[in-house]
Parts: sequence; C-alpha cells; structure tokens
Amino acid sequence: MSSADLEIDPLSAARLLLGAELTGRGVTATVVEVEAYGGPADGPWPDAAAHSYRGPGLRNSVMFGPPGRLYTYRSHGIHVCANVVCASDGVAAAVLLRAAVVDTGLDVAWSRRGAAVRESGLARGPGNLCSALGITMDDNGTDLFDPRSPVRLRLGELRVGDAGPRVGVSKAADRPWRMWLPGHPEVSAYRRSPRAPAPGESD
DNA sequence: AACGTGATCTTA
DNA sequence: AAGATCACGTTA
Repeated sequence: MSSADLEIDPLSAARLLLGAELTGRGVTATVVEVEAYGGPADGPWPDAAAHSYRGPGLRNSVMFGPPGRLYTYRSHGIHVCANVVCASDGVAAAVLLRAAVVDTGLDVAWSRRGAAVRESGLARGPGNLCSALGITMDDNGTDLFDPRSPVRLRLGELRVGDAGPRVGVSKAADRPWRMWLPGHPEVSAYRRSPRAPAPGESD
C-alpha cells in the first residue's frame, strides 16, 4: 500500500481510509470517521463545500497536488484539521479525518488533550484528532508514506461503513459524503450547519 | 443556541 | 479596507 493506492476518487478513498492506521508523534490511532471532499465545478467531482471549489490558492494548494500528502488547515482560528489528499496530481480531492480510536501512546495523547477527557474523546472531532496526534500546520504537505515523516498512514482493507451528510457544511449539505464505522463512540453526532438551507434544498 | 477565535476569502 | 464566512468544540 502506497500513495498510488490513493490515486482514486474521494468516495473510494474515504472507504479505504476507514480502519486505516494513522501515526503522529508517538500516537497511533485507527481512523473511524471521515468526510470526502471534491473540487471545482469543472472538475470530476464538483463540490461547493470543498476548500478547493474556487480553484487553487495559498491555503488549499496541497489539495491539488499528488495523492498521499497531508492537507492541513486552521479552522475558526483555533483548530487544526487534517485531510488525506487523493486523486491524481493536478486534480483536487481529499478526505477529512474526523475521528480515530487511539491504540498506542495513550499517555502522550492524554498529555496533549488534557486528563479530563474520556478515552473515547481523545481523537473525537477533526480538531481534537490533530491535537491528540500532535499534527500542526507545519505538517501541511507532508508525505504520509515517507517513513521519515512525523505523520504517517498505513492503509488496510477496504471497509464500507455507514454514510450520511457531512457535518457543519452550508453547501451541498445533503450529500452523504461522510462515512464512519458504526459502533464507535468516537464518531461525532451529526450537526447540520445553521447556515445550510432546509434539507432537500441544497445540492 | 451562542460564542470564542483568527486566517482566509469576497466584495468594493 | 471592510465584512462575511467557516470542513470546530464547548457550554448551555
């Protein structure tokens, strides 16, 4: 398994990432919740909710690059969130990592997240996931399959999880591009964006 | 339902 | 230059 296995569409990549093992600075975790994101209107997967929708810019350029890289962005001024870039070089698509089960390095994860959080909450939510694994904006663009990289990914079997709408997006709010492995308390509850149009009125 | 928080983007 | 937006998380 290598970055070539991610040269696929974002929905397939999302399924491939369910159950994958993510390692970040002393913590390894199993990915249990992801969201697929596409690209501009004239690309293969038009997606108004994607950062890449309006073409490459300073923030999102990694999304347009080769697969197997990490795309990080800062959200709401506070949190760092992480995506795995998929599709061919030059085509924008990525999968947001929303939740994971911490397998090893629990003490490290707890020291980063604070002793008060429950074990199932260590990497619950995209911001918390990055916090638990020590992922920062400096990791933007890093090669997840380079053994020297501080953040690495090991792909497993293709898993088909449950699917539903993405959390918190105001565009394409009904599109069922969030996927998760059922039965894990790490998976976030669904929250529709208050700015999204009523269900059924969005593409 | 509200809000803290700041980078990024759109609009002018 | 100004204003809106936001792939969040916590508290209520």
